[in-house]
Amino acid sequence: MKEIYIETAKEGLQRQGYKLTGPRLAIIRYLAGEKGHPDIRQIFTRIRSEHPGIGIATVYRTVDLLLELGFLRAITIKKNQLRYEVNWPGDHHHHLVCKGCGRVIEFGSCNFQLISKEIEKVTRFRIEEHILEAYGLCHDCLPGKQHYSTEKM
Amino acid sequence: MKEIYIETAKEGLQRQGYKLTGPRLAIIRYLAGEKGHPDIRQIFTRIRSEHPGIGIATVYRTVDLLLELGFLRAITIKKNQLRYEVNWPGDHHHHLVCKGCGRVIEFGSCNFQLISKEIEKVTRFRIEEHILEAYGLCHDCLPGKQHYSTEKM
DNA sequence: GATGCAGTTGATAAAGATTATCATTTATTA
DNA sequence: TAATAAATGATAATCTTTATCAACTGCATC
Repeated sequence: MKEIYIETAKEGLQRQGYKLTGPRLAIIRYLAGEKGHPDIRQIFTRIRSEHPGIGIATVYRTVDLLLELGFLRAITIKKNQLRYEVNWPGDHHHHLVCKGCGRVIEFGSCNFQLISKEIEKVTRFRIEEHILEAYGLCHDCLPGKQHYSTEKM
Repeated sequence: MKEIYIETAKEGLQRQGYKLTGPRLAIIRYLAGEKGHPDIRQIFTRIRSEHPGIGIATVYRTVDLLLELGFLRAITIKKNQLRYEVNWPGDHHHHLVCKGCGRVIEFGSCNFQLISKEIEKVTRFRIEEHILEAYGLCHDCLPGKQHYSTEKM
């Protein structure tokens, strides 16, 4: 799975005329193995540990490129802080974000397609993708259990 | 409707021990009459035209406060740019964002409650709110009509 | 394998956005 | 009206993101 993603991304870049450079490959490989939802800074820090000398600007540029080509998805967990995740082919999921501890839980069920056709008809809009994020409290942070993290939403 | 919102927000602030200051009232009144989805800078500029001397820091502080008290909602239209809208009581809608011109269309239909109970049961998460945003092309920007705006997403 | 070139990179400056600080002002209560 | 804590505006400080540009590199061609 991970290897397929890496190969697909490499082919995608080349097919669109982008070069397969060291920094780009390092970023793709790192992301393919990342299960969480890192932000730019985390990506930068992790890459630099194995690829010293990489510049933050390159991380910004590459992430933007991967977003554009559809190999990454951006989600908003905390305000003013985008986080990224691999856009595995065929995968479709959304996020539960805990307001207490900041934990992110993925869930796959989504019934949006039941109404998207109707919305398209009424609004004459062509929907290409959607993002659904739910906010609340995870089991550990529900009242009664006082396990709130200090991380502020 | 607009007046009710203003009064409700005023009461809300006072009930929670916050003072009803000139800048706060000006921001609340402006937002109550705003139909779009302004960002911080737009709010600041508009307020300053009728309330010269207001500081940008106060706008940040007040918007954060109104968000916290539930009188505002934040949405992500362009990456790294939050926009705000009044959280009218009882209103529940989502957004279609056109990748061509940036236009935002609101739609009310949302069938998320059909599955949210199931998600809560499986994940033991208590869902308090959710955000759904769909991206695509509005009728004017569909291929064939070349009316793309220069504003980049 | 060497060469040429456009695309890419890293460093860093510049621009923008957000937050922190603090003296002054103001809403509210008594 | 006076006392008080909260709020404000100015601005410094901090972060984040983008722009610039000389140096470098992947890749196509020979």
